[in-house]
Amino acid sequence: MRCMVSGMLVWERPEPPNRPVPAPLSREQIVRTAIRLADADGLDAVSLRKVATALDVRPMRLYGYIASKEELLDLMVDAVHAGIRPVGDHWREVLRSHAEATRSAAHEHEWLADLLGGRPQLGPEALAGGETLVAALGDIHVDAVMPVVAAVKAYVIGAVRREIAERRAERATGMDETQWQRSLGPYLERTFATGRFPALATVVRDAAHLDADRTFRMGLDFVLDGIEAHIAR
Amino acid sequence: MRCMVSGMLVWERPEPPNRPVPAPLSREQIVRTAIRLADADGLDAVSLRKVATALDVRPMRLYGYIASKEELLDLMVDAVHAGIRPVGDHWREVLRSHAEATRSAAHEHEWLADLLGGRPQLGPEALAGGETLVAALGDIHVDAVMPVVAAVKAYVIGAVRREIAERRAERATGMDETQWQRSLGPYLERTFATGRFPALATVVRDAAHLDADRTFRMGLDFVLDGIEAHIAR
DNA sequence: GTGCATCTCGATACACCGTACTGGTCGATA
DNA sequence: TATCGACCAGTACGGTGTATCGAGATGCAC
Repeated sequence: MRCMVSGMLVWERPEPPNRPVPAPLSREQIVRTAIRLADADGLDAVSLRKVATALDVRPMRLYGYIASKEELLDLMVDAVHAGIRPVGDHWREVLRSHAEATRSAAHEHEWLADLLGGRPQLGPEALAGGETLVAALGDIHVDAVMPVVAAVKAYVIGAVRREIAERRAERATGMDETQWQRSLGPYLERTFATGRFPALATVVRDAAHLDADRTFRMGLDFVLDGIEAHIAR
Repeated sequence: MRCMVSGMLVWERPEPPNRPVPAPLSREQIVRTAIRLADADGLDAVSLRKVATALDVRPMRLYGYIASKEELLDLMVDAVHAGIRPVGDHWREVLRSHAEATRSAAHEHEWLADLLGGRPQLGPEALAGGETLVAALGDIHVDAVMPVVAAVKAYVIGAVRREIAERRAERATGMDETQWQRSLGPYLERTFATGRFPALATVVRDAAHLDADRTFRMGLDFVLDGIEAHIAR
């Protein structure tokens, strides 16, 4: 009566398909796959099932390497941080380069905008980036270092989120800037036509429109100038 | 043969349960309910089913008022914007008050941090806030108004997200600051003990730790000071 | 007034999600 | 070799957003 599975005797049961070497797996492989999926189709395309399928593995297998989906997202973010290494000598150079590198990463991995600032970044790569940053801020009074770093990071997170959000909205309505203007334009046009937002309407219509690059750098300059003033004081 | 439903004759069919006046509904009611749920148990507690249940209505009924869940979230954010009205005379006052009001709103509705910056805010309340803001920036050159507003908003979004994220992390590990220190402390302690992040370790150990309020205001001052310098130039 | 076409609306159903549970398998130990 | 224990992963559960489509209501032509 032993050796029975679901009522079939050994004789009728097919051999286990020669035990295909259980696909070797690693956290790094899982994370890389998840990032690939997210890059291709956004964060919504990252589900444990899809990642598992892409790795030719059953979903529950992943729980040997991560405890929850949230952990996977944390790992993805930290993996991207590996590519964000500020460079430069002067504190201002370093902070600016960190900001630009973060923005570039978000351009390459738009899903990063959804995750940035969502959870504290304590992974090794993020900490390493922070180390580089802090190390380059030796000139600054020790009590001011964290607030300065926090301010720059906060600005970058918000600016990148806004930029990516706008980019997506453009893409969603039509595809290029022409379509965007045709689709959002009319809405704002109608809204402004109500006369309820005169100041806003004036600025939107009359002011020069900076592109995303210039807008980002201008805001960043505000922050850095403010920091510089504080340091000099 | 008329008046038949699923093969039952009139006699066997129970009367329709005296047609309870279909619960009156409105977008505002739906949004208010969703906000109540989110306030109580976070954004995850907001599902169309739960909102519908709370309103004693079937889920699909909601689609008469909104086209998708995303629209509901947009409406929630805009509803909160109704409470964010900057005040003051000088441009600096106004920007600061907008920043503080946004932060307060996020303290009252933590889920706001998850949504801020995630999509362009074009709802009437958000636009009204923008109008007030822009109107108060008359002193500033028209071409600089949008970049200035964008910079402040970007900083606020990032700072609030970081703050709420940290607050949640604290709450998740134990409950109060004591627990937090016991739980994260050891992790950072061990990590720093590796000697891989000397500068970071020094700053974290030696620097004065600002509370959330001071950190937020300090960063905000950087931004505003930078803007002031730009205007004066 | 009556029969029919039309429209509206919401219940049902689908495809998918994260992950708790637990049965089965396998390795180590006595 | 027999038994026990640990561990792995398949099954299954309770949930999600929303497409579909049939039933009921409504308005209209005669």
